[in-house]
Parts: sequence; structure tokens; C-alpha cells
Amino acid sequence: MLDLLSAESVSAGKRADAVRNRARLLEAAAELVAERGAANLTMDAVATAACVGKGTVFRRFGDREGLLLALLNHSEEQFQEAMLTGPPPLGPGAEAGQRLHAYGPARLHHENASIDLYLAAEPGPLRRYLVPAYGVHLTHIRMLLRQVGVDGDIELLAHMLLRSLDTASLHHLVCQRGLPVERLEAGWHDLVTRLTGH
Amino acid sequence: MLDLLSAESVSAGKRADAVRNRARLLEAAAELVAERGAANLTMDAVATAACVGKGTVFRRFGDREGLLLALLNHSEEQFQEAMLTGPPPLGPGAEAGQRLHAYGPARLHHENASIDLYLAAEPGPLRRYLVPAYGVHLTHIRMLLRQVGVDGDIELLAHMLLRSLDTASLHHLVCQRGLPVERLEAGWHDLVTRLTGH
DNA sequence: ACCCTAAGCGGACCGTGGTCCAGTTAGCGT
DNA sequence: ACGCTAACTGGACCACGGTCCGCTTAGGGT
Repeated sequence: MLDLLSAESVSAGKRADAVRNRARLLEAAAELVAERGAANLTMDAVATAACVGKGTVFRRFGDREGLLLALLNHSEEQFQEAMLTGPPPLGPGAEAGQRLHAYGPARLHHENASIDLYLAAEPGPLRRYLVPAYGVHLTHIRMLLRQVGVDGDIELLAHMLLRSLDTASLHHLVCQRGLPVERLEAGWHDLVTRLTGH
Repeated sequence: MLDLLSAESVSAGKRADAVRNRARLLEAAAELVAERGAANLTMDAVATAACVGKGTVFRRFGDREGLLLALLNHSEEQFQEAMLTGPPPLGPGAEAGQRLHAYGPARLHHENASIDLYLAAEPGPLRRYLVPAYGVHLTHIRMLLRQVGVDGDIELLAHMLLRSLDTASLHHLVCQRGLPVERLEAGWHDLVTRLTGH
């Protein structure tokens, strides 16, 4: 089972019962997602399964998107850790160009592994690029681009590279059009090569 | 006022009252959007304003997304016409590289002009790349890429170029981060140049 | 041990998207 | 002119997301 009581950052300074409820809710939600699919997760069901009022669910997570993002948080943290402090070529230790090349496939596989959760958790268009996770990835790519010595509008290039890995289009290309993931990987390498010259 | 009775493709073979109702609904919806914003458009309100039952609205447009997409259809058709049969450099007559360069800024301005409608009408992640309009644009870009003689995975390149113009990120960069549209235009030109070598 | 209060809780309530089906009608074939 | 039928209609109905507010309680202060 996941360690739902970790992430002290979100539980610091809260009352013990609130922390307990948060954990119960995430646990119940994870179970419901596992048995009925992320798309069919209802807030009522989560509240009921956790023996808690619906108000509590909303108080804790803000809205449905927030709950789903919280569910994703654990695996997202794992990925971020791999990319920020893990072994090369994704993590530090390899040269920037290699890390950039490694990022795409790693990300594709990561998303692909829990694609329905990622799809269900996609924030609306006004929030999509404001979620903290996006900022982390953006900063990372920007850094690699700078290190690799690309000239041009690094900000925009980073945005665009990230967008080419976005969950909805991954799903479209792989699940709806049947392209093999390898082709997307090749596309990423090609793109990185064309943009950075490496 | 818009010519809501045109687009015979959608009214062909339908009963006269159905066609009339469709037009009434679109007219009412357009008015409500104008006075309350696309985000606050409710299906009930549209039905009431058009003096029609709610069931009729759903029968005609499937769901809220469908209604908003139908509202967008008129301006979308205008853009497609400009790009398929209009004057150069966007339309035919210019060489492919120039048309490709012209596409980005044209599209950015087009979306920017009705950005809240585009944002409100954004289909969910499972539908986003299946809407007909996306197919048209994709085919267009693919054709230009082929004409310009790019080697590589044209399919993927086209997808990625289109994604770099997507409404949500346009909104993010311009409205949420304050980048001037000119910078996005420059980014497009830079991107096209790097990818095609022209 | 007791109180006080800020924080948390829960479930009734509301608005909206979406479904359904019994009743109505356009418009064709005769 | 007159059915006949397939299509359309409308509004009652349902499920779900999200809000609100009166009640409860944890847990520090005395």
C-alpha cells in the first residue's frame, strides 16, 4: 500500500483527525479508482467509502480535479525524483543533451502506465499550465536547453517540447490512432535533435 | 447577424421545424454568450431563450461541447476558407514554406479573437483530436510539410506544430504569463525554420 | 481537570448537464 | 384530403459536482 501519511508538507500544522481523514480519503479513492476506473470516480462514493461527509472531501481537495491530482501526486513525485536526483541518463550525471533525449521516453512511459488516471485528472484549460508539476518540468527542460547551449527563445521551446508529450495527445496517437509508442519516442529524439542540433 | 440557416450539410434531409429550431437555438446561444460570456452559458438558459424544451437542445447538439463547437463553426469555416482558398501567403499561390510561416500568426490571431469561446468549447481529452476541424488543419499542415520537402515523421511533426498553437497554451502564455503575441509569432517562425530548414 | 476557540465536520441543499419517453407533428404516399 | 409513420418535441427526472452553515471536537492554555 502507498504511504499516504507521508508528504508532511500537506499535513503540517493540521489537526490529527484532519490528517487521518485525508489519508482515509486517498485510500478509499485509490481503491475505487482501481475497481471502477478513474473516469467513474464520484465524490459521493469516495466520501461514503471513507465514512466521511461529502463536505470533508471538498474541504480537503478543493474539487474533483484536486482529488485526482492528489492521487497522482505519489507517482508524479517518483518521476520528479528520478529526473532530479536519480541515475543517468535521466538524472544528473549525464550531459544535458543526453538527459534531454532521455526525458521524452521516460515521460511517455510514465504517463502511459497510468494513462486513464492522467486523462481523468487533466485540469481544465485555465488551470492546466498553472499546476505546480508543470512548473517543475518546465524549469527542468529549460535548464537542460540552456546547458545544451540552444539559442533562441528557450522559454517557448521548453513549453513546446513539453506539449509534445502531453497526455491527451499521447492517448490520441497511441490509443486512438494506433501508433506504437516507439514511434513517439523516435519523434521525440528527432525533435530534440532538430532543435538542439545534438 | 450570422447566417445560421446556411451550412446545408447539417440541415439536409431534416424536417423543416427541426431546422428552424436549430437556427433559433444557435441564435439564442450566440446572444447569451455575447451578454454573459461563454463560460456561463447553460443549456437550460438556451432552451428557455429559444422557447424550446431542453431535450431539443441536446437532441440537436449532443451535449454542451457540441453546442459550443457549433457556435464556433462559423468562424472556423471562415478560417478554413482563408487557408484553403484565400489569398496568399496563407492561401494557395505562395510557396509551401511561406504558407507554413503564415499559418501560425493567422491561427494565433484567429483564436485570440474569440479566446473565451475557444476555451469554453475545448473538448475533453478523449475527443479533442477527433473533432473534424483538427483533421482539416492536420491534413493542411501535413501537406505543406510534404511540399516543403521535410524529411522525417511528417505525421508527428504536423501534430506537434499544431499543438504549439493550441488554445489553452496560447491563453496561458498570453493571458496568464503576459507574453506578447508577437513573441509567440516569432516562436512559430523560429520553430518552422528549425524544422524545415527554410 | 476544565474551558475556549479555531478548525474541522457532515449532510441538506442547489444548479447544471444529460436521459427518457409519452405525446405531437411534418410531410410523404395514396 | 387523409392517414401513417418516422422524426421531433418538451419537460419531468436523475446523478453528480460543489456550496453552506449549524454542530462538534481537538488540543493548547490555565
